[in-house]
Amino acid sequence: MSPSRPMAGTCYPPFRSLMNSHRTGLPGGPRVQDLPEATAARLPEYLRVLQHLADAGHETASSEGLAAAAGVTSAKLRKDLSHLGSYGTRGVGYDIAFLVRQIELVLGLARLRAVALVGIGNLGRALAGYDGFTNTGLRIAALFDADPNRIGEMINGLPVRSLDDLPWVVAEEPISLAAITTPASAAQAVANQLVTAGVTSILNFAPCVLAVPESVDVRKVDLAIELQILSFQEHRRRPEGAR
Amino acid sequence: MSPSRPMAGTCYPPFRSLMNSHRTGLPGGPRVQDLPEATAARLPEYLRVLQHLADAGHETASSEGLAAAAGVTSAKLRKDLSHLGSYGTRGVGYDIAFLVRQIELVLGLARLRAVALVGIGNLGRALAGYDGFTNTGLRIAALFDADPNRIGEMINGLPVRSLDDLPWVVAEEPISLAAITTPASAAQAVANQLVTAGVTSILNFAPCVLAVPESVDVRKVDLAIELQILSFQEHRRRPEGAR
DNA sequence: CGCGATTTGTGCGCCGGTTCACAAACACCT
DNA sequence: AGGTGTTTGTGAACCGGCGCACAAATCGCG
Repeated sequence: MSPSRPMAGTCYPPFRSLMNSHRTGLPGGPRVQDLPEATAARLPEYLRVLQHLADAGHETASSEGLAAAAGVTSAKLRKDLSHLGSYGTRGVGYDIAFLVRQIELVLGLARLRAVALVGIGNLGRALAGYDGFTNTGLRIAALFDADPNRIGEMINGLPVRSLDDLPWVVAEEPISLAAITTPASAAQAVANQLVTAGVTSILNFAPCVLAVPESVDVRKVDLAIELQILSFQEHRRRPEGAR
Repeated sequence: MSPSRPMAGTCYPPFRSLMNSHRTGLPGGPRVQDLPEATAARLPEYLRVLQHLADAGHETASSEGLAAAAGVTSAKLRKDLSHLGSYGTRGVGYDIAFLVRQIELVLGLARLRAVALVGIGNLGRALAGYDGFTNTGLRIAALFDADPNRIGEMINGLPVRSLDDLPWVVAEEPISLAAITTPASAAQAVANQLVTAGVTSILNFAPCVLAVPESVDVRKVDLAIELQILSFQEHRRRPEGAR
């Protein structure tokens, strides 16, 4: 799923349920190890929907309702949730608060996770000030840039730091996630520095392919490419500007 | 130019054209209709790599080299390109300039495509000023916002317009693609307005699920969710904070 | 002109993911 | 307590995409 690397790695290791047998009615913990990739990618969306419903005062929700709100089919949602364990009551639905907790646990968001942001241009500033991180279990914890003129500037209560500070800041927080919002020309060098500093997961917004060690996970978000894909779909359905 | 290859441009190999030459407004062109989804999603990345190589003065490239640069396996790249037709010369590789032209054609980027941007907050500004759109066949053509205070403001040479102007601006350009960078609370209303104005493809940056007619295509980019997915992978590989 | 080196194009088996359809489980009502 | 209606959980078939491996095609060279 990560387009920037041949998805050869990350097969599911065969160490399965050590202590949790297949049907523990109560916590004991979901089996994170053998969760399908596609399911994991949808959990954050479910989480958001569930939190939204919780805020609205609901206590339970059916797979049908949840699926509609999350933009998937009910069967898919049920199978996804079933991978977490048999939470949910037949004839009734799912306990929202409980499910929220479970998904947060699986996603590793039980405790707030610190994120570093490298490259404080337009996009970096937008991300630093992005208000969509509330309730996501994530928090932008440090900003970095290579340009001396930007260093020291305060954005949203955080100072822009020199890249030289990266190692000790990463170690201190500690930080394991980072987002790269530099120009493409700088992205690979920044990635290298992040990796040596100990960051193990990178979200790359720069329009280029990053080379990283096998142990580091990279996801790529490319704004131009997303639009180009849309352009293709458009072109496919309406070959000439028929409208 | 590659020796012994017909000039790129209006000359198309007639091999498969008789099998299904339907629906492409262009004689013998690539069969856009039955192009696998996954392949189409990778074409923009290939396109970028190819343009990069072309700028560097290269004229041909092997599947091995291209694949490495694009972060995929060579077999996958070859199969992807084979869906466009049998361009490429065995024992030699692919003609870069020709391939660029073909992919642009398939993606519908032969002519510059106009994109509308709705919601001129931090993220919207970043996108409006984003320099990664050069050579993508896309151009931000109009900016819209609901806030009267922002209307008239110039960003990157473009004025911020009122949403009321949307219908005639969309019709005039014309515009079929739009990106939504409003808060989640406004996104659905904006989407509705876009659809009625005639926009048929939407890139949604707001953290919510949009409901649109069947005929409209929506892609979603959610910054928080991307990070949450990374968090999961991280959590899976390093269950307890190996921090 | 033929031979070896190189690289494309693709048939095939495999695998993860999606969908369908239904039995099992539970709540509620009488 | 038992019957009824609702909703979950999941087995099984299906589908699309991926990687392997190799034949086919082309080039360069002696």
